[in-house]
Amino acid sequence: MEYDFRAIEAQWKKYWNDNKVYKVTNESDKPKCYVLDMFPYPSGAGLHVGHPLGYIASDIYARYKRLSGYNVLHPMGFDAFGLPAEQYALETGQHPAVTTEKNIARYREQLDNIGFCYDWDREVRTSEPKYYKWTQWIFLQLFHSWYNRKENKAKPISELIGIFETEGNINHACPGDESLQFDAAAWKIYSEKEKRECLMQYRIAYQGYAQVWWCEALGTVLANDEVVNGVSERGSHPVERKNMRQWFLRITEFAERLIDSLDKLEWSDAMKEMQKNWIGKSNGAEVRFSLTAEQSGENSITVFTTRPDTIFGVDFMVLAPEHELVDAITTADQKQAIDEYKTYVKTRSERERMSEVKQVTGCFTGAYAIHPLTEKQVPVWISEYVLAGYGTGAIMGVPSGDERDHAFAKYFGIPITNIFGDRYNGEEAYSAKAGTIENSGFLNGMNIPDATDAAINALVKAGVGKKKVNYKLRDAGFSRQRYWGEPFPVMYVDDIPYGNDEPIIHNDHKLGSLPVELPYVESYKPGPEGQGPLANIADWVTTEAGQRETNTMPGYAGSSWYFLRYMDPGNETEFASRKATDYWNQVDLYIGGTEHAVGHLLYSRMWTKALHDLGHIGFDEPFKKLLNQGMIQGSSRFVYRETGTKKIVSAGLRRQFEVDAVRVDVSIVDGLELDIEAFKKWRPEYADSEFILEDGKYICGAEVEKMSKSKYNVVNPDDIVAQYGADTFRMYEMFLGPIDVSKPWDTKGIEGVHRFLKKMWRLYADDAKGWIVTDEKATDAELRILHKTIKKISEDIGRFSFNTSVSQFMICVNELSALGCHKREILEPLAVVICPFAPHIAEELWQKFGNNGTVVAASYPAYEERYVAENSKMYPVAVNGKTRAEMEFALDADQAAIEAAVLADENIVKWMEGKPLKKFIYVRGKMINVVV
RNA sequence: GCGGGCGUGGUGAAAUUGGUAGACACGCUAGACUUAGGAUCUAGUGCUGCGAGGCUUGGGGGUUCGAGUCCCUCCGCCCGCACCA
Repeated sequence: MEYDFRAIEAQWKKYWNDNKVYKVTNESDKPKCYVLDMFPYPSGAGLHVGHPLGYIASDIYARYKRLSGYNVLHPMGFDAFGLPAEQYALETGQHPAVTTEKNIARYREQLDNIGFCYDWDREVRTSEPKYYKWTQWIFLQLFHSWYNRKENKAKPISELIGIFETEGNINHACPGDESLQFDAAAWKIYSEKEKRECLMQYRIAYQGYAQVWWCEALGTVLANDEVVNGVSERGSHPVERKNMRQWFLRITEFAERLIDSLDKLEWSDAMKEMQKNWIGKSNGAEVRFSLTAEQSGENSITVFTTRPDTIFGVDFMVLAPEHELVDAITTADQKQAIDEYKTYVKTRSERERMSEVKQVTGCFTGAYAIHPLTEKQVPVWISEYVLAGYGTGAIMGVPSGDERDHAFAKYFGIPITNIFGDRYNGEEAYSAKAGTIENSGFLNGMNIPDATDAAINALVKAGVGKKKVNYKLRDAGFSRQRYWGEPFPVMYVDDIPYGNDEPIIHNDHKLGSLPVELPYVESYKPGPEGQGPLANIADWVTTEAGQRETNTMPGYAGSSWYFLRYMDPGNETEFASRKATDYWNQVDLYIGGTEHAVGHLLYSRMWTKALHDLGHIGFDEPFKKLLNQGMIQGSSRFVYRETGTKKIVSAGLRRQFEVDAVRVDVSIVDGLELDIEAFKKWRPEYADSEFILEDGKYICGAEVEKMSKSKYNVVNPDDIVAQYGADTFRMYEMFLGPIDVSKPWDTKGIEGVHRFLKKMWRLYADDAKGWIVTDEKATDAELRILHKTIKKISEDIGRFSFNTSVSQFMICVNELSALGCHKREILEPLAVVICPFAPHIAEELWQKFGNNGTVVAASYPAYEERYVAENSKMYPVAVNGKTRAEMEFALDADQAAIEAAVLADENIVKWMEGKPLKKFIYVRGKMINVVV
């Protein structure tokens, strides 16, 4: 009876599927465990061996938890809306729904091939109306709410209207426009339009204006990554910034909480750090500088600074070239220079600004600002090093304390005020945050924290500044001028946007119900004026109630809450019942790649907080533990062609020729040996190649790089599964190394794991004799091996060290084979222990033991210390730290007895070379060291 | 530049709390069985030396009876952010 993995795996896959073995219920007495994978975008290329790495790890964890008595939710679905499908539709005319469906079917087939324990009855697809109905519903909840900074939570907008009616906005500063102030009387006489516009400035999902990349030639708006080197990626057409009305999510209101609650998450430090950097909190002050009377009128410049303590060191001001005040304050004789500089800045792509070496540029506006404390006049400049999108788009230049300001002042010959005494040497800014402030009026002699407080107090007292926390985080753009995404449940009446669930839309027209289905289109061409394709469908856009919103939602809309839908996927009246979300609660383990470090994870956290604040779910963080899997890199193969000839030279001989390295498909190379016949057929140009061999073989060169189609190094899991089986594939992926580290794929190495499974099979069955398991009593040695393995595997799974688990299985099988063990007492529990890793073979063996039902329902065997406990140990005995002998002692032996025995040992005596004993170190259970 | 991580045989790696460095595999070498081997099994395999032994975890230094592990310093690689005020 051979290990016929093909027959075994096919049989059990069918059994699991037919009997819905992995179906999970929301009703259980068992403790719950939620194990989640980041769901994939189903691309046309299918899965390669790198993709399932995390899925295998989570599957092992889920199966282990299930064997350990948990009710485990382990679902899978598809992030099915997205740009590539739409792009493909534009090129081929095939509807994205059709290609997406096809790609999902292929993904599903590939996933099933690997033997995952997903409950497919819970599958979600973000592009299906029954799913995006609830994405739209959540959008409406965000639209109908505002962020109450006093209570630090999202609240219904109706509450805010009540507040406005009694007290205006006096206690609730407007996040969209800090200068907006009105009282109850003013609110009451606002028109409907004015009221709605005001509320819009508070809503969590709101409309504002933002710049997008507009491409005239393509007639469409482009995503950031579709713009390369300042031109469109497709066709290299010129692009320009265009201001468009867009939807946003007011994630900045959540910034503080998004930082604070990172503390309670079990995420890697790197991941938490990335989130913190992205949010980019900095403490400082906002300071208002008025301008001299001549050219300014009422204008003033507000800056943000993290160093208010350096206020006396201000020698100039810099505005971003895009700053709205630039034109107003520029003097007549500087106007031409400023216009020229602004034109120059427009030609600078972001890429240029990033990659170019530091070079100081800028232009004087002719205007002067008045220092709020000293009344000194300082010149106002513009420069590209000040970014419009950060802080207030304006800075105060403190050359003695900031490197960039210093370079700027030096370059343009602006006199530098020293506020650091000897620590500023005139050559380099003193930017360290240590020592005292000098030459600064009332701040003289203060250390930095004290000076910061004193400066802010003085600015507040003078009415020109305040303490301020600034965030790098921007509100999230939530509009896309695209077809293949969720339509907004929004209509415009008199150009005022209303949610479809509001009475004005809902009452008379029955248009309020969700979902707003994505209409079928014949053409995916963009609409007029940079609008999306939906704008072309006039009779969809225009309804009895109003004009529909023609933007669609971005890719992250559906993925920001999908983990909630899995809990209650069939629910037609709610996004998920409170009962279901209370039961499953947070995701206990979330596995995915680091590419979603900020986007997806930040948005999901925000949506969870908002839904929590509004009372829809009982937790405010979605993912308790996050594990990032490393990438599996490709191992490319090269052949070497002598330049300009048809000679293909083997790697070992290539130095003797002048050669070009050419990538060759890894599927026609065995290890490093090229299949010459297959190579000749691979490309017609190689059919008549001449080969220069070494030892009769053609040896390829190798290099580790990213796995990708263009490098011919993609390995398809289907091929590996066909050749070695899913169990071998699963274990080999884990055996490659730690889950969170990137490592290259090596198809050759899989043989070792495959041999291991065959060797394990031979413990249970013999090729000739068939099933050979006996009921003999196990020996102590056999029980020790088993229990050591039980212990090691559960410890390893607990710390996600799956590679060492696979090693332990190999050690276990090697040792049992050496002992000739074929005993049920050992082998039946072993089949359960390996089930999370190799479920098919485990299932087959379990059934052959005569068990009814599936091994999935078995219990992970209990570890018993008594089988593993030893009462003596072979100690390494060192002299001066170098191991010189091994001696066995009882674990409870006392030091005196050991010392006597060791010092009497002739080998030890020899190494002591007659020197006197200085110290005798004995660490029980570890080692012995004799110091002379 | 800032932040995070990493560096161990020919290769993937192990060493969980400072306690025998290189487990477990791949590859390689030799052998057994075989019509055959890309099956299976046995032995060997960090470097060096005939040997006893010596050396060895990117380089240098330190703490310690003892360091891959802790500290300092330098070098190299990877990831993230980047004229961030």
